[in-house]
Formats: sequence, C-alpha cells, structure tokens
Amino acid sequence: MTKPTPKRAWGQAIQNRDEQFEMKRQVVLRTAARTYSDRGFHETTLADIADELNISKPTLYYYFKNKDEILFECHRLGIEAITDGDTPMPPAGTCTGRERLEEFLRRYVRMVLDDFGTCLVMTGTNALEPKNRGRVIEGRRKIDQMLRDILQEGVRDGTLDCPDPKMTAMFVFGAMNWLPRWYHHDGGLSVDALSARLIAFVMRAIAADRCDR
Amino acid sequence: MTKPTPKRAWGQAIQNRDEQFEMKRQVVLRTAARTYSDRGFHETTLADIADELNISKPTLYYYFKNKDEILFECHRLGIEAITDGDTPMPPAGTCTGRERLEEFLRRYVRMVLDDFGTCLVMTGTNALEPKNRGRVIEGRRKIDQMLRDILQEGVRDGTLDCPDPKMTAMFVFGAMNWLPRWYHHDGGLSVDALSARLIAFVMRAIAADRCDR
Amino acid sequence: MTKPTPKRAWGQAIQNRDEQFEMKRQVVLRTAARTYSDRGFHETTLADIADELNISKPTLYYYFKNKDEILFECHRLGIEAITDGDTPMPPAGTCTGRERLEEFLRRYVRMVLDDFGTCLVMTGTNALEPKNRGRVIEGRRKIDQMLRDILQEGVRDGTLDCPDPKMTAMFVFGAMNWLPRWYHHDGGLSVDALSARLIAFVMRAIAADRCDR
Amino acid sequence: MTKPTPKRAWGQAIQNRDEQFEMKRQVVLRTAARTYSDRGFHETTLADIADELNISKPTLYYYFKNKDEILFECHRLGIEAITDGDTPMPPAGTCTGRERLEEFLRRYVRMVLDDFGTCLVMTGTNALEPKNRGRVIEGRRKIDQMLRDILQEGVRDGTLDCPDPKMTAMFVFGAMNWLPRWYHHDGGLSVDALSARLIAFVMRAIAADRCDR
DNA sequence: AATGAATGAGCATTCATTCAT
DNA sequence: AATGAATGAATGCTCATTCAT
Repeated sequence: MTKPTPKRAWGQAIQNRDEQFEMKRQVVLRTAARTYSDRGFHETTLADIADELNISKPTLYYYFKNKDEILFECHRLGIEAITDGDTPMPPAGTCTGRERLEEFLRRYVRMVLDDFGTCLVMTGTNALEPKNRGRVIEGRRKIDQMLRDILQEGVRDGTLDCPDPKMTAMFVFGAMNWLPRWYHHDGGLSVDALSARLIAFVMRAIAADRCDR
Repeated sequence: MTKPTPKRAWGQAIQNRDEQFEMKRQVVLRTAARTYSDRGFHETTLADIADELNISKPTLYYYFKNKDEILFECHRLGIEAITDGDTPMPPAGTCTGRERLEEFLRRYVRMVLDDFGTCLVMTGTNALEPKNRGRVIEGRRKIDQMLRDILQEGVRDGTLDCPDPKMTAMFVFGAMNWLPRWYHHDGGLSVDALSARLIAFVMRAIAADRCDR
Repeated sequence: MTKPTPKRAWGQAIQNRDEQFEMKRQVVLRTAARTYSDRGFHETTLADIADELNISKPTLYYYFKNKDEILFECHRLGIEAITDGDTPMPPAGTCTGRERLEEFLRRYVRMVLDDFGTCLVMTGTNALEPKNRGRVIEGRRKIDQMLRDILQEGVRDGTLDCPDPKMTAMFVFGAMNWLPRWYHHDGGLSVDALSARLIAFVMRAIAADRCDR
Repeated sequence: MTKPTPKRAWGQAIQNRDEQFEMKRQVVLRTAARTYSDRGFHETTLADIADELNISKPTLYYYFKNKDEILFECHRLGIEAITDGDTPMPPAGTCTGRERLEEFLRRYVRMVLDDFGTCLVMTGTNALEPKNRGRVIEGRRKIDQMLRDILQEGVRDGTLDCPDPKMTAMFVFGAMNWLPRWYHHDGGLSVDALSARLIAFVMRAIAADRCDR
C-alpha cells in the first residue's frame, strides 16, 4: 500500500509547489537524458538544455546542484527502472529460470530504450564525481548480478544451458545495450516486437530445449 | 611480388627519416586511441596525449592537422583492420556461410579488442568534421553489410538459420562491440579463447544444425 | 516629433537594464577602437581591452560575439558618423558644390579624428569575416562616391575646377585619412581649426575662383 | 670612385658567394615587403614568406636575425630610396623651392609605390624592437623635415605660398602615403602620370603664381 | 647552405558556476 | 522562482624561434 495522497482543494487539477518543483525537475531530466544520449555528456552544455526548455541557465541550478547531478539522476532513474520496476521481478523459485530470464530481458529492453536507460548505457560514468560514480557502478553491478543469477538458476533447474553464465551475461548485455544505437522509435518495429526478437535470439542460444522448436 | 626494399647500410636496424616520421605518427595514434577509449574524445586533451608521450603539445601538430584528424586516423585504422585485414576474408562461394561467419567473427573480435578497434566502437563520430565523419560512417556501413551478406549467404546455403539477418547482425555486433567495456587483456582469458566463446554463443543461436552438437 | 520617452522614477538619472547594457557595449567599443588604432587589431588582445576596462575576458563575450564583431562595430560606427550624421548633408541643388564640399570635409575631418573614424582608417578590413568585410567596404565605397559626386557637382556648377574628380578625391581622402597619424587632440590645435586649414588647402587646389582671394 | 670589382673567372655571369647571399637576401626582402603590405606584418607568418619562396622557414634565419629585422630592413630600404636616391636632390640654392618641391614629390611618389616604400607607409613600427624602431622613426623624421625645409625655402624665395609649412607637409604626405591603398600598377595610369597629377594638385594649392597658369 | 623536428609563449573562445536582484 | 551579468579555468591551436644534422 502506498501512502494516501492528502486531500486538496481543487482536487488533482492544481498542483502544489512541491509537485510543480518535482515535475519541472523531471522535465529537465528527461530533456537532459535525451541530449546527453544524442550528443554525449561533455558535448552537451547547460545552455543547450536550458535553451531546449526555454529557461535560463542559472535556473537549472535551482533544481540541481550541478551538471554532474543531472547526469547522476538520469543514471539513477535508468537503474531504478530495472531494479525497482513497477511490476517486481517474480522472485526466484516461483517460476523457471527460463521464464525469469524472459521477463528480465523484456524489462531490460524496455528500460534501455527509454530516455534514461539509453542515457545510462550511452554516457560514461567518468564525468561523475567519485561518490555518485560509485553508486552508479554499484547499481549496474547489481543488474549484472541479477542476470547472472537468473542464468545460473536456469542452469540449475535445467531450463537453460549455458557454459559460462558470466560471459554469456556480458554477450547478452552487449546485444541489448547496443539497441539504442540503431533502434528508432519511429520505425515500423515496436519495442515489444523487438524484445520478442531479442528474446528468441537469446533463447535459441541458451535455452536447454533447443531442438524442439 | 612486391617491389624489393632498397638496400641500406646497417640493414633494417636504422630507420630513415620517413620511417621514423611514420613510426612516431603511429605511436601518437596508438596512445591517442587508448586515451580516447578510456576517457572519451572530448575528455582527452591534447596535453594529455602529449604528456603521456613526453612531448610538447605543438609537436602533435607536426604530425597531425588537428585533434580531429587524430581521431579520424584511429577510426580509419580500426575500420581497415576489418576490411583490409592481412589475411583476406575467404571469398563468398569458396566455403559455407557458416565458415565465413566464424572467420568474420574471429577477425572482428580481434579488431575490436585492439586499440584502434576499441576506439572505433567507444568514441562517437560526432566530433569528426563532416567529410571525415562521412568516411567513417561509410566504412562502418560496409562492415555492417559484410556481416549481413554472410548471414544471408548462410541462410541460402543452409548452414545458418536466422529469421531476420539484419536484426541478428545488430544483436551480434552489440555483443561484440560491448567486449571492450568489460574484457581486460591482462585477465586469464585470451582473445582467442574469448572469440571462441563468442562464436559458440552465436552459432548456437543461428547455426542450422543446432541439435547435433 | 520623436515619441516621448516613457516617464520613469528617478528621472533620467537611473538607467534601466537595456540602457546599461547598451552603454557598457559602447564603452567597450570606444576602448577597443582606441586600442585597435594605437596598436593595430591583431596586436590588441582581448585581454588588453578587458584589462583596460577592469573586466574579465569572458565578459566581453557577453556583449559581443567575438573579436571580429567588435572591430566591425567600430567600423560601422565610423561609417555611420559620415553617412548618417546628426545634421544631414545639404542635398545637392540647395547650395553650390563648393559649399557642399566644405561641409563634407568638415564632417569627414571630425569623423576621422573621432575614435571610431580613426579606427576605420587605421585598421584594415582583412581581419573581418567576409560578410562584415563586404559591408564595411560597401560603406566606404559610398563615402568615396559622396565626395566624387560633390566634386563633379562643383565642376558642373562652376564653383570647382578639378580635372579628374576621382583622382582628386583620392588625394583629398589621403590627406584626411592621414590626420590621425599625426594630429593629437591635446595639442594647441582644435579640430575645427584643423579642418579649416585643410579646407583652405583643398579649396586653393580646386576652387574655381582661385585668383580673387 | 667606387672600388673596382675584382676580376673573376667567367666574367660577371657567375656570382660569388657573397653576391649570391646578398641577392637572396634582397629577394626575401622584396617578397616580405609585398606580403607585409598586403596582409599586414602580424598577419604575415614566416611560413607565408618561406612558402612563397619555396624555401623552409629556418632558412630565413640564415639571412636574417628574426622577423623584426626583415621588417626593419624593408623600412630602411624604403627610407633610403628617398634620402639616398640615385640622383641626389638638387641642393638648396641651386634652384627655386618650387622646383625642388616638384623633384621631391616625384621621388617620393616613386618611392611610395615601390615595394619597400609601400611597406614603409603601410606597416606600423610598433612591431620593431626599440632600437630599430628609433632608427626608422628618425629616418621618417628626416624625410618630414626635408619637405618642410623645401616648403619654407619656397616661401622664402617667393615661389611657394603656404601659410603653415608644417601642416601643409602633413597634408601632402597624407595624399602621397595613401597612394598605395588605391593605386594599382597594372591599371592604365603610369607612375609618372600619377605623380604629375599629384604635383599639379599640390602646386595649385601652394604655388605662388597660382593665376598665370 | 639548408632543413626536419621540436617547443615555449600566447590567444581567442567556451563553459560550468556564482551572485545580486 | 528565476535571471542578467560576470568570471576562473581550461583548451585547441598558432607561430616565431632554436637546434642538430
């Protein structure tokens, strides 16, 4: 249960200050994520972002400590999209490793094609200040581990057959992290169709029942 | 027959001026490629490169027109490593698509883990001036096409089974282009071993005879 | 009637932002014009100008696009001082060519001894970017033409006697454009006295009634 | 009497080392003078000059101490063309001031339209090191004085009528120093014709017998 | 007599960031 | 809540000059 929204005059129509603040912050982040992904972090100036939003440069500092923090928040949101997804990953044991793998891939593809996920895999962490950088790396490590665990689970329960889960995980991440570099949302292929294709590809490579397709 | 190298005093040990020039140029390029890959192009200053080589900044301009050209040459060398490799790709028809695929993957993996190949897939082309950028993009397009053609050939000759060669190619490129981000030369895994693993992974996914392994 | 200035608190004493901006811009321009004239354009660094104004170098970029634009604006102001003077040149026909010539010379001398006029005749246009350069050259051409037209008019109406108006104009411009190289404002000679002398010199050379002085 | 040229094998056809040295030096100077006049001193790089001569940059240092000295020599040659002309100015007393004035103007015009003279009046002396700069300024001062003296002489002997010889001299120098900015050698007007026109202009302005033309 | 190689010093320009309002 | 004005620090690039050969 989430905590109940306090009742307000005018209902939901009128936002209070905090909500406005938070919303504007989000708008900045999404714009920044897109621009960072397009042009790269260092090639994107704060003026670029401000211009795109029709606000002034210093205004950005009202919402964020500095350029770094904007990038960090983008990465954080990208990571959270996986680790704290709306629908939680089915816990280990409730279904086969193969089923969990499918679910994971589906979510990861969706994430990596969202603005924040794209930003996460397209921009390096070098620019981040050490502390934030550590957090991002830790987040990505967790995601890595998730896939490895799933693969191992699949191997254990006999639904997957892959000789080296660690390395396999990197191959699969590679295939997925490369998606933003060539997939275009406005083409004829939906994200769901794409993830179905990718899942098929991966499953052929490592599903245990490769012959009865 | 190549034209014979002119005889020289001291044999090959002592280089003439042109050779020294060319060698120094190569050293700069390799250093730059590594640094660009590590930190990114815009995060690498010419001072960084010069420092690493213990030369002065303007000296770089003796060997290259500008920072751009250095990047372009790195990309060019990366591309050439594939398209103009020492051992030419076996021409279509002389062997099965599957065999050619193996050869291609082996070469690509080796390339992408070389300094220039890594630079090619790690740094964007945004920084390049339009003309050079076009050339790089064209080069990469050709490499893309090579893999697609091989896949289609394999489908035709029955050695490969993949539903959508274009997309499959992108998955495979993704897996390979991601290698530099996690593979370390000084670890226990040789490049050849790695490419064998990757080839196994890909073959399981798309080789036609998936059941008789 | 000009449109009335809107009433403001504090009267004219306190400037609003736009006025301050414009005024600062003018101060920069005048400082730059003087320095360009003194040392030459390329010998003048932005640091020189900034130092003289006790501001920082980047601040100059808040008011101007680049070093070029500063020079262009100086030239523009110099040209406008002649072509758009406060008191318009008496139109052809309302007085004799000789009278118009006197007026033109008086104005030109005043202009060329002002900071911007001096800059106009002391610094070349090579530095300007093509577009601006074209505009400056066009402006100077118009001024050239003004003098030529006046001379021809004087020849027609019999008040001037000069065999080759074009060449004569260049002689006269030469005499005037050289003024900034030797005239010093702080000497005993006023600008008006100087222009009177110059007018006398020129009139003796080309006025039609040379004998009845 | 000049000292006799030593007899040489091959007669005059083959130059000895010193002559070659001196000739090459002259070629550099003339090239430099032209380029300095065209583009300005600081806008001309040593590479520009070297390129135009198809020699290498350091070679220039074999003939000149530094870039400054090249400019200085250009100025020196320009000044000498007036002060040490082949045909010496007729000494005061041997002819009227007016006649001497004509001769001076003729020579000055010729000088100022020669490469070195043009360089002298087109490039500033700011760049020169103090010592050389002093010499150039002194040289120009002498030339200034020559004209002033001639004018005063003409006033004294009644052949010229000008109220303020100093200022008149500056007007006349102005007209002449401006010539290189508009006169083109390849047009239809010869240097002699031009100097005749200029002399006519000046004489009308200051010759004593203005009415009996 | 000439030059390839190298460099120190300098300069225009950019940009994240700050501050007063 | 927002911004105009201002700046320190950095960076790519140029160029006169030197030196070994």
